[in-house]
Amino acid sequence: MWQCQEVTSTSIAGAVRQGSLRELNLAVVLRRIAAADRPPSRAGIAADTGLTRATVSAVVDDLIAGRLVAEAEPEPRTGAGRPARGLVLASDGPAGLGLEVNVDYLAACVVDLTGAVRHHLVRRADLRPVSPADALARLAALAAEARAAAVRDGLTLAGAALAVPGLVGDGGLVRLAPNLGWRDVDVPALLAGHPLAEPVDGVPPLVVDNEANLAALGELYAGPAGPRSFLHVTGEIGIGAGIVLDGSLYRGARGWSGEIGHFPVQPQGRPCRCGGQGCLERYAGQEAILAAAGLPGAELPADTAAARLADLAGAGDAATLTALTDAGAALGIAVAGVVNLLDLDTVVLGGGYARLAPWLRPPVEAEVSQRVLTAAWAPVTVRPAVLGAQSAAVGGAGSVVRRIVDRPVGWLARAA
Amino acid sequence: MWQCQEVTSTSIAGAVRQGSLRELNLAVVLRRIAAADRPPSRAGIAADTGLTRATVSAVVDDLIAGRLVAEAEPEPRTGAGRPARGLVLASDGPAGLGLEVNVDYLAACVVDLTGAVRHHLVRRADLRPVSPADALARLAALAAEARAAAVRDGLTLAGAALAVPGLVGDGGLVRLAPNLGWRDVDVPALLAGHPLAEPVDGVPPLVVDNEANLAALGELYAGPAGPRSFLHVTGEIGIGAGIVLDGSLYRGARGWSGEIGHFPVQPQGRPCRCGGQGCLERYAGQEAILAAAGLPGAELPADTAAARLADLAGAGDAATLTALTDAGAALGIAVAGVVNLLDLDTVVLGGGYARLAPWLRPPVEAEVSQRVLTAAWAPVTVRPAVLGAQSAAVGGAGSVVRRIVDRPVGWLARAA
DNA sequence: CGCGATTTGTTCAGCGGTTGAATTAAATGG
DNA sequence: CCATTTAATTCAACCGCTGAACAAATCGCG
Repeated sequence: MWQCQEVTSTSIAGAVRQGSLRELNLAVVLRRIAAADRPPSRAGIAADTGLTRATVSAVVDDLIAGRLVAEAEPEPRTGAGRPARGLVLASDGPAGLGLEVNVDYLAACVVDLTGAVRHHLVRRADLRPVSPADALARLAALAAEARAAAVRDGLTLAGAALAVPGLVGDGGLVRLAPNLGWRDVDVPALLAGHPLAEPVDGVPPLVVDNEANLAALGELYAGPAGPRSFLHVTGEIGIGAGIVLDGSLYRGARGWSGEIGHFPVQPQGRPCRCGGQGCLERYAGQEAILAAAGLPGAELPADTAAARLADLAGAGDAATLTALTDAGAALGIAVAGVVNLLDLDTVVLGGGYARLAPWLRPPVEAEVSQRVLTAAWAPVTVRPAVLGAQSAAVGGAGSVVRRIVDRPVGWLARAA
Repeated sequence: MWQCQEVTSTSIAGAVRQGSLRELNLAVVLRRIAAADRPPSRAGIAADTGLTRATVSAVVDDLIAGRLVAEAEPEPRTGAGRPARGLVLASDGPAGLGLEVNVDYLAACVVDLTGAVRHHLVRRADLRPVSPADALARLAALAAEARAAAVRDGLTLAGAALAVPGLVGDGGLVRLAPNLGWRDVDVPALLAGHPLAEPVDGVPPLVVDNEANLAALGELYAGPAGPRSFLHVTGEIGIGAGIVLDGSLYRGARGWSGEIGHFPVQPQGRPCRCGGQGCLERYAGQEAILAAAGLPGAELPADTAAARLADLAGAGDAATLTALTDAGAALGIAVAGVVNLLDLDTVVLGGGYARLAPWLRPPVEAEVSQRVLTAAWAPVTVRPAVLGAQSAAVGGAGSVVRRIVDRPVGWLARAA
């Protein structure tokens, strides 16, 4: 007994024309190679997918010609027969550029097709007093540096993604980034003239997205392949969440999903700047934690705050430990509500929370196990982000190369 | 609900074979016909999809031969040229059977391909004292009755979906339906021998799903076509939610999404049977509303309770009005949290709430507009379910025919 | 009423891409 | 060294889309 409720996303999109066949199979084979944990052979892919070996060979030829796939060393033998030639994603083909503007740093990183972070540049600076135009100019300089490094490696940048801590609208317009002090900042316009903003074949090379979204994607790509569902909570001054459902990021009806910072953890509690009361942000946001720990946190940049709290907690400071436990409990209430609603099996603590996970995790887990209905027979994992606090830039770069893996024909057409 | 690996793998890893081309285009054309508001012509479909008129004609021939599509009367012409022959979904082909077991009634309905409810049978009875085996036997009798009525109409039942108010696990196992008093009820086993449980071509004719999920699907199918995202809240003794994201139901990592009843609206509030505190159910569940209204509601069946409350509220009973306002406020807190998280533009009040919507809506909207960050520039609609309280059975039947529209090859292969 | 214009739907040769079997390649084992 | 086994390629066949030509049906205009 089984059921198939949903539709394949490919067929929703539109008609399947003659040429779509090869287009789709290029993606199928490339995804297979990307998802495999060991370099698969053509024959293995054929057996797995149901395609014939002839077709797989033809498709792989195209992929190799387009520098998306390379042949690896033959695997250690297992039995008789001609040895398979392993296929791996090319590490000298297209790469993605990930950028991030945050309160206290700029970052740029280069990720190749295999998902390896080839370069990672960070410039620490307090960007709150800096104008958006100025901040973006500095970012462009950093991006140029990263691009040069990529080119030296023989890589071709296929696009870039910029993470910002705020709400992003259509066309790369940053509607509101409260902690940066940005409002209605038109990123492409401010970058005009820079290569980042010059369309290639009509495809804009830069996409702007919410930091929490890209960080969640980073965790998705860093983990095992396959559809997974999890919540990635980014704890900074505000609290954002990236929601990955069945292996893809859920952005919401208008692209503004993930506003977990205003989850009501204490409905008649402290008033919040959003107009509501008792929002999570007022209990587990950075300012709230610093205040509870007795730290004059007003001037601490975001990342430093987490480091400072971690140091104090590690040293056994009672006020800090209490503050973190309370924050974790508030976070746990919100997380439990989300898990009940979405039936997730994993919650990732990212951003500043990644560093504070040792102290936040127990209270979060306590609330979850108490409040989540199905927790008894379906455990929920709470863990820190594997990419740590800087996963947004990596995730952004990953999203660029992921797009190529998902639709290689776009890259092949450009390369030809 | 259990996982559907077949479909996710079709879009993620499924190879596109030679025959898949026709398979996919059958679905594309059929969906186009289903989604159109006026009977489209072959030429129109070709223009819309990008397929050739020749291809569309060939595909349509297959669909007509399989009794999925019929030719309608030519539309009144407006210009020159040969008049188009309009295509509509067949109303005498396959149909879906929707079943529901609830606390105080059994229901069965037949929905044809066009989405029309052709038959709808309801048997009111308090099923709490009845054993699961007995209840399912009565349901099977009702199903047989509905099937006979469908056959008299020349319809062929292509499958059935059963809605239950509880958590459903793999293989149609009802793990827990608290208000029915069911625990680990193996529905297919108890229906053994009945035609409902006999597989046809290896496809089980019956799927079991959560009531709230199917009700949400009913609302999805009843509304305009196209991807939409909304939350469908079913208010009974417990409170469930069906989550539709981008036009498809989200079931969660294990199929247990939608447990909004235990959303913490008052974290230090009333203890709940789930072990948590201050859960929504304790403030906006039927029992809580009845108690607040001063009604000895213990013996009232679910549907009657909503009717009773609506009558009292309509008559201006002060205690009832206060109870509904308070319940609406609690519900609004939860809904606001969900909308913040998922960025939904619509919230549907279903189940018992559908009838109480006139009184629940204002407080819900008040909380939403106060607590939802983006409410200012992106309004959230709160409205009652168009299908009313019985949308689960209709939604279940709709899901059966929808599956055929989404993958017509399955039906065509069986019909041939 | 007749004829061209116009749009719909069908027919048919052509072709891209998959298919399946045969063939070649490369290694193991007796 | 040769049979066996597995991997990858080659090639004729075939399926289903494509594009253009053709037939069908109606309107507009004289």
